[in-house]
Amino acid sequence: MSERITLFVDIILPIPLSQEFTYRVPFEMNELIQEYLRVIVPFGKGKLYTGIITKIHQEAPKIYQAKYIEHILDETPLITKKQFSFWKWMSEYYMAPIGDVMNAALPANFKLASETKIVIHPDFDGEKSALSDREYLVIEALEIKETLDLKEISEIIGIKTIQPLIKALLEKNIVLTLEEVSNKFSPKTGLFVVIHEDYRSDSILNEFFELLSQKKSTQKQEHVLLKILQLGGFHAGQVTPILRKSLEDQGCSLSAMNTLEKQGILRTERLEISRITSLDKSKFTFPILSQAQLKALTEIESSYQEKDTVLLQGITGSGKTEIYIELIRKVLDSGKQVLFLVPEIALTTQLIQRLSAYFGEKIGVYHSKFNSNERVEIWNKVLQNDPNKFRLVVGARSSIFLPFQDLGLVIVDEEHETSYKQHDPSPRYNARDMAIVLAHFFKTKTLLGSATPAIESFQNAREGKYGYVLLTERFSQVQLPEILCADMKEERKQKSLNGHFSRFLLENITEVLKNGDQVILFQNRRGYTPIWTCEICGFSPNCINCDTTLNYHKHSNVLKCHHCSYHTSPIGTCPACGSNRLKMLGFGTEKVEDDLSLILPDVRIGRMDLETTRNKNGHLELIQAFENREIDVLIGTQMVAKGLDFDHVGLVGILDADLMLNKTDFRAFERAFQLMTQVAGRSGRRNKRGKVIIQTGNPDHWVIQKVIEHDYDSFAINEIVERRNYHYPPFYKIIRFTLKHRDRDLVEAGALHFSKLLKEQFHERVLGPESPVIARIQNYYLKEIVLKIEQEAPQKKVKERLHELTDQFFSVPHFKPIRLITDVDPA
DNA sequence: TATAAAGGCATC
DNA sequence: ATGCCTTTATAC
Ligand SMILES: [Zn+2]
Ligand SMILES: [Zn+2]
Repeated sequence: MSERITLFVDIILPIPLSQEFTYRVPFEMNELIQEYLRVIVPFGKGKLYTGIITKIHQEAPKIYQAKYIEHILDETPLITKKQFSFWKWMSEYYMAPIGDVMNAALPANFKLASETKIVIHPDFDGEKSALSDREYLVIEALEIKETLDLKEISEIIGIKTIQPLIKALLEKNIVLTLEEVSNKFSPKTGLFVVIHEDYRSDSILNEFFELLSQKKSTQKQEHVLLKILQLGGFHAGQVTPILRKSLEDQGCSLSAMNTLEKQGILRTERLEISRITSLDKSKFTFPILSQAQLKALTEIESSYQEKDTVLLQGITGSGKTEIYIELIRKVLDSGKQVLFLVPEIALTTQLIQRLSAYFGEKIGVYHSKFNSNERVEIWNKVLQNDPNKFRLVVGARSSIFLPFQDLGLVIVDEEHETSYKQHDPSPRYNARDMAIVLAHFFKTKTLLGSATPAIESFQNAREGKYGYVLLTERFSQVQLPEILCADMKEERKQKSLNGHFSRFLLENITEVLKNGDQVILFQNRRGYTPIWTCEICGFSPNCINCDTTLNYHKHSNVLKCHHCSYHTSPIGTCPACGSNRLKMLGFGTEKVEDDLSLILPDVRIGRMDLETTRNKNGHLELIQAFENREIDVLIGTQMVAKGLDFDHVGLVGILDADLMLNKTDFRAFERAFQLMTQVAGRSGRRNKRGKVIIQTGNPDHWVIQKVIEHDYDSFAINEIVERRNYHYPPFYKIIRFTLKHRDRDLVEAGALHFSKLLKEQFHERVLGPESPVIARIQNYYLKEIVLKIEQEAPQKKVKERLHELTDQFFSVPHFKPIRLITDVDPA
């Protein structure tokens, strides 16, 4: 044993604090301690947290006494050094506490602690007579609920400091912390069938097949063996176990399998099922690239000689995916890992199925909605750099946090999607931008793909910061759709409107349906949620906690606020004018569905929006019903535009383009162009040109014209000029501060003072303070201040200065209770 | 005067 | 974040 050194560790905790905390290492842990291990530490009064060790040293803190580490959770580091540097980079860039980054990065299962779960020890004999009253209560409760966290236990027992009590139970081996159990999480297992070792040679198998084919009664057994060989392959004595269930699904009889096992030809064993079901390996052949795709691929690869990031622009159906697949294949072959970022919504679509057909076991899907065990499984496999599994991770935003060891390529599909930006909890990061940063950490390349690139990316490409590759031809020879406008102003004059439908659109719907094709109708969600309103005076009830109008939910017949939990039943009498004539007003997807079913009663209508896709399979079921042509008209929100490819859509209708063209913020036109183009792209089939009808009161609007002309470039260049003139991204970086407090006057005063401080430093780059569109949410008043910084300004210095200024601001005692939310590169 | 809600503060 | 201790509001 070496001499007794006293070690200390610096630890980050998953709480919104930017500092690290120093703990003392008990001597017996000296040998086990390592950087980037997880530990359980006491924090505050009687709380336990999971932290991550970032530094081991021997400097005892001078001004306080360090507490001891309670427990070490890992034997090997849970995150990599690179990952930690990435976290720190991100924390600085987005001005978010490192604890917030840790929180966003780790799957929930990795940070159980304060809410440490307790279970009854499997070896407990059930003898309760020796227990104290309190201990007895804990065990009783655990027998009912199986797992309880410390907080729940404290509520049940009715005392706050339950630490000693739990400790005693732990020492007596009566209970167990769930970490100890769940850390060795149990993967799903299943019965697998495999050819017995003795029969794994061509000659023996052939002999046996001959034997089987001689008798009719053994036909089923022959079928089983053939299926096993077909599904599992048979190369040089190597066999793959096949899930018995899937054999049964494929028509293999259980009794035949049992007979074969009795004869010693097969063996059944329980193995771990990878949660990512790999598909049919029959589609093993990789796609053959078209001339245009090959050219694009070559261009991408040669761009990578000089540039780290390449923007691949290709319209819907131009076959970007095949190019991705080819690039992925090459990188996987070289033994490196690949990260493929897709917008959240695309994860439920055909894309995943296609990719799994090519990459089978090597693909892992990472998604914040997966259960924590599955995420933990992928995390571990990626961390171990397992040569066979999860070499390619397809994931939403949060997959940038995986512990890659040897990343060889990052692809960001639909890079313009605003859902890459995380708004709500800090860190407010943009996964597309962070993907590029991550690639830099690995000195590797990023590919951004889009039909309608973000203006920022396009400009970066124009300036030569990114490589640029354009894929023009439509892969499947499908023509671009014909886009027409329904002039709503004109039709209103002509009195030919039927509710929100123009005659032009209705006529076209009828015609398309008559030809046996399908229709998609798109309605923007924002601004179209129904409200409850008085017909006489226009009054509609507001939320008591927020400056918003309540939304009417027809299904449940309640008025709900979208910003808090407030809800009431619809009132019958108008409090403003006393009339009883209150009704629903709005033209959300639900109303569109109702109205259309009245106009076209024989048409089968489906609706795809948040409500109808809330349950797990709603989304998929709708997609399938539409694919199987059980639905003629699909009405939907943004969802119908993203990542779906349908084969029989003859017409797409955009019900209200004008709402999108309200210039509420500097990105409004960009979003409108992207959305309209994307929706339009759903129209068209293999052999026939699709049609798109945009309902608008302003058919001459330049953005609509660019959509009609399919002219992204000219749209983008127009927009870029605007951005330059008005100091917006990509020429200026935006940092938005939101001040928040219950006291309206205090926020006002605070915002004024903070903006004054900012202006002393940044002068005319500071805008505001202004009230946001919704000035009060959940009884908190809001004020916004916007800072526009030249792109080429030293980011780090700016952030440092901002930290100084916020410190200065909060040094005014009066302003201390104000919440300050900092959003770097807001969407 | 008792009790509850709200604000302030440190956490290693 | 979150518990704790203080101040402050408010019910009795
Ligand atoms: Zn509200
Ligand atoms: Zn009224």
